[in-house]
Amino acid sequence: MLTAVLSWQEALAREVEARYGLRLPSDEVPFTFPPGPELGDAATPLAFALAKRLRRAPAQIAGELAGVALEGVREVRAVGGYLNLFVDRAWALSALLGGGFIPASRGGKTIVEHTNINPNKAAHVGHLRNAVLGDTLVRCLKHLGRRVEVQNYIDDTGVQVADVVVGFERILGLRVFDIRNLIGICASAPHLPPDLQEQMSIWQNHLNSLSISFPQHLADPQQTAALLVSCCGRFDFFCWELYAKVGPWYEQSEENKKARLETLHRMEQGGNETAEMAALIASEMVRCHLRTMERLGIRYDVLPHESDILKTGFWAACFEKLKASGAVHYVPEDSEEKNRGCWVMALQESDEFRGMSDADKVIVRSNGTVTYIGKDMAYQLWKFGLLGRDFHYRPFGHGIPDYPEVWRTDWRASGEGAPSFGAGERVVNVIDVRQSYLQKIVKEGLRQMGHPEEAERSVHFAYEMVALATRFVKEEIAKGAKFGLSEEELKKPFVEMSGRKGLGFRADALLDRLEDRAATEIENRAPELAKTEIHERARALATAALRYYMLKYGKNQVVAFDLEQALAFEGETGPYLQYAVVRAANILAKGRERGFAVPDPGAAEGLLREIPEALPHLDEEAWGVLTLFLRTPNVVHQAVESLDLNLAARHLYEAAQAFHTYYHAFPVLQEENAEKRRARLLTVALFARLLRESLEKLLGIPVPERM
RNA sequence: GUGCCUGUAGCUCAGUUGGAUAGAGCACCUGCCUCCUAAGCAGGGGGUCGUGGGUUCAACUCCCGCCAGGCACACCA
Repeated sequence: MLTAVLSWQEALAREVEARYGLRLPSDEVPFTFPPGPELGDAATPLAFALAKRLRRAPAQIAGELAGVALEGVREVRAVGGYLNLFVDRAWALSALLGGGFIPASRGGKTIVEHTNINPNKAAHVGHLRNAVLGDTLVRCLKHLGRRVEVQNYIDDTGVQVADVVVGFERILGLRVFDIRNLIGICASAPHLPPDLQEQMSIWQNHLNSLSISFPQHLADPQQTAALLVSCCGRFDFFCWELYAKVGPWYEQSEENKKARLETLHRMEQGGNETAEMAALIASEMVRCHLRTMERLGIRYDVLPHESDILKTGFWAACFEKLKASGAVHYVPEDSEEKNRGCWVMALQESDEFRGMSDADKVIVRSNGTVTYIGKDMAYQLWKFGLLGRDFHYRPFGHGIPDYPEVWRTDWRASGEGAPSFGAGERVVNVIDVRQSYLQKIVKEGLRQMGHPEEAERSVHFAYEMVALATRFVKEEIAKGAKFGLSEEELKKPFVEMSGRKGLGFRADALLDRLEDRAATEIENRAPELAKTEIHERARALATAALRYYMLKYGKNQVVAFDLEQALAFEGETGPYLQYAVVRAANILAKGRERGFAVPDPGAAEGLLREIPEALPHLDEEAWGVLTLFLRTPNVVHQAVESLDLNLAARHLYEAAQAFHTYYHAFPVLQEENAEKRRARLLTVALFARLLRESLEKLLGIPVPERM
């Protein structure tokens, strides 16, 4: 009722002015939704606000205002000072089905950046929260008619990639050729039997045929097979394990420590095997991440690569702007200041940074290299089309079946038919709250470079991190895992994840667990089902469980990841919402079997045609379910404005809950009165359509036919 | 030290322009599957909304103080 509420606010503001001579901005007419359907479909406590200014009782004012005529409202009732609005139901439903409550879109493109996983290890549950929040925001924005571009930033030049390169090159002694083989082996991973011994022998056979290419540590097929078994034959899992070994390896000697810098330098120089290896690892890792996110229905438009930001001259252009605007200044090498030899941004004059002990931020190091924050400013300028340059683009070449091509940036020349990206009107960066300080600096940079409007339209979508519930970590330790945690750390309620320590729950491992559990449940209910069908349904359940789990918490709440809670399918979970739709669909299917005239939830016209005849016979409780959907556009709008996406998730949960209750109290097919039955069938069909559509379009939760 | 965030039922959490009786899930107890799938429903126990002030017709919600916890404040990203 987004547009409807706007018109009601205006009408009420006019009414107040005409009746009392009070000028009231229409957006100050408060609107709420009543706790129960007997109190109407929408309500305003406007009379309370007027009571003081008019020096009269709210109930009296409400009684006078109740005579106002409002579009689509069949009755305005004054109750205890409130004005309760009862809508014309046919009008409301047809507006809802026809998208009539969504305001006309206003041009500009919103760029949403999310996921941004360092391409050196497998994605973990923390990355899932980021991606689910980002993707849900994208879906909600699109639902409201906004143009959206999804960017997934790839930092392919940083130390994190260098570390895993060190692992491959120095610890395992592999060359590019070997890594290509390893990737090949993983890609052609056989469908693994559950038995570990069998798995081992399969991997060993694989490796034997290739072992000549594994010169040192991996030459022992026994050891390598064991590692591959523990990694499920996944390249990103392999890197996860390897990355955790690099930290301790650096600690072993000064020489080892030097390997990191040497590797970084060789990567930056390019044109050598180390750089080639880094690029290979990064691109394969991105492929792994795309695959992981695809399991959840999360996709991207473009993958901007950090290496291209440098090679395309973005940074050089940004640096010029920074210098020209005076946003950065050089600290002479012979000065006494601590940042001597650096280009720094002064922040102490800005309100946002008041009270900081040292408000200067180094942008260019004394050795002439640019910091991450500098590159991020260049990237941000480009997103707003303020850099005067663009990337080139080519297909990423992910090779994932049934998945449209994703574009990646390039610094040389664009591929054929390459679209262009960037130049958005609004930018939302989905990054966890620990980066708030840096995001603030990026925003301040825009302002100081003379782009205050863009700075205002640059939004950091900050959310709290995902940590691991200590209870869960202790269980893992009991099973033999070693994370090097102190007693002190294990006394706290949660433990922060750390890729460096290998401490975290991998996204694909969680999805596997969810799918296994779902498959078991499905098989218990329908043992005759084909394996492929079971798998398909299990996948939908796993997606729902995970997406809802990541969405149900407020963004400022630390999610202490707990496997038991994440694996739940009962209560307030994704499958509960799916089940409501499946139930509704079942009633309709059974109804069709019994020869009743059943409206098709997929066909809006049919539903609309049914409305005038069936609506008068609707039970009030049925309307109580349907009226919740009238609020959806308002809830989504609010969720997007405040970036509290849990509002949307919980709203749909309430709708599902209302239907489950209705389902038990009102038999549909057993109802003997034909008119009532018809009205109930319509209720069920409308519900099935509205919840299915909302789950898929807003939350990215697919609904299986049966479960 | 400075800034941001959090504190609501045994546990995990909702409660959003201040408004109708402080809710949900889990756990626990009692019922409901010859009846449209029990991944469900109905009912029960369980609350000084961290704490002390203030503003207001009205405060979990806004303001100030205090207590407890988390995060951030690099020439790392």
